[in-house]
Amino acid sequence: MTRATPAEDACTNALPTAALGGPVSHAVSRVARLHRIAAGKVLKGVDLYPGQELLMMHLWDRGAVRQTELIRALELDPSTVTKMLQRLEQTGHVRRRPDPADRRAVLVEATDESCALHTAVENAWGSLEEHTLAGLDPAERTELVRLLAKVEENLCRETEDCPDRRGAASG
Amino acid sequence: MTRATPAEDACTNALPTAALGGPVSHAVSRVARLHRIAAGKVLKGVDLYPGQELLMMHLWDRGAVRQTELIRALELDPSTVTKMLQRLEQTGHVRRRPDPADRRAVLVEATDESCALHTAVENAWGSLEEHTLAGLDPAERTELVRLLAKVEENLCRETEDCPDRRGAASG
DNA sequence: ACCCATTCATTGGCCGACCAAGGTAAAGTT
DNA sequence: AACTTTACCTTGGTCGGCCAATGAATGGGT
Repeated sequence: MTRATPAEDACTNALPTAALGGPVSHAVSRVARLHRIAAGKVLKGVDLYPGQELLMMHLWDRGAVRQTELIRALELDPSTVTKMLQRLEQTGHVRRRPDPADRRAVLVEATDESCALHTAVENAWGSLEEHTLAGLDPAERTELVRLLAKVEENLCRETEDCPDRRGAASG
Repeated sequence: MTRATPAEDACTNALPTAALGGPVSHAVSRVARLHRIAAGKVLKGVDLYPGQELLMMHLWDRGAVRQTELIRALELDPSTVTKMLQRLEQTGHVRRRPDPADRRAVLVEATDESCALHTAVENAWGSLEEHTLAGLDPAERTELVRLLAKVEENLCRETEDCPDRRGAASG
């Protein structure tokens, strides 16, 4: 009866093999899922689905950009971005127009109405962050960020999904 | 030139607002996504999609169970599990039969062929975990697990998605 | 000028995951 | 026994994500 991690204990008090064989992997999945749900709730008030807010934030930051830049910034699949934009366009958050300088490219920008959400979204993210980190003191927060960055580095490396990795890693 | 976190620096060397307003939230999304991709690659060899392996592991652990137990153990939406099982059934990893003791319930179990994958999947998870944690010393790993558990607790609490939360939390 | 490789974006198909709504069967109430 | 609530699962729809394949325009090489 080691009463190990609280989360598993709550359910069946028998740790799934998954948790034994890969505690961090397991934790990452679970945290990500819960975080996504929490984000969904917070974003419901601003008529956005989780994931879309990052795209909008980038637009609010940088104005009219072409899709490629969004793909690179968000590190998503092109098709994902296309579909997100189609939906965001339909909900009126985004406008697309052909790039006059390059006839195969498309320029994307946030609509004026969407800019009204800007503050709300940032507040939402702020409270989400605070909620996520409740009970962690500053040192713990810093450490968590540092460790997550390291993990991201690891996953990024072999995944080879980060296109432009010049060895800037250091402690 | 502060050369802050390596990951952002690689892309545009301008931190998105999202990273400023919620560094951990941002990191969690990114790590989760990369982790999922990595899992997908590792699982490709065993004919499973990321997410399915957890379900299978539970089945291998516990034998024939009813769907409700899977839902509780994996903490997923019922409909999600239903659809996963339909696909797993079609690919021959899983078998379903009505529960004789309860005519609305269904018993699920892993097929014999799927059991051949058992070891492969655990190895896959092991290597995924190792890949994720490469370069972190034991103390860092422990700390990461601890912090993630704390975050999970936080997110779990308000999300109220963990059904059976008796306060078993402690260091 | 021509051809070929690259880049930009889209489509279609798939999976995990959610919610909402529905149908059936088992428990609980009166 | 009849009624109501609860539990179990399914269906249909939506979104974020991926991959593979496609079409259109740009750009480099010869």
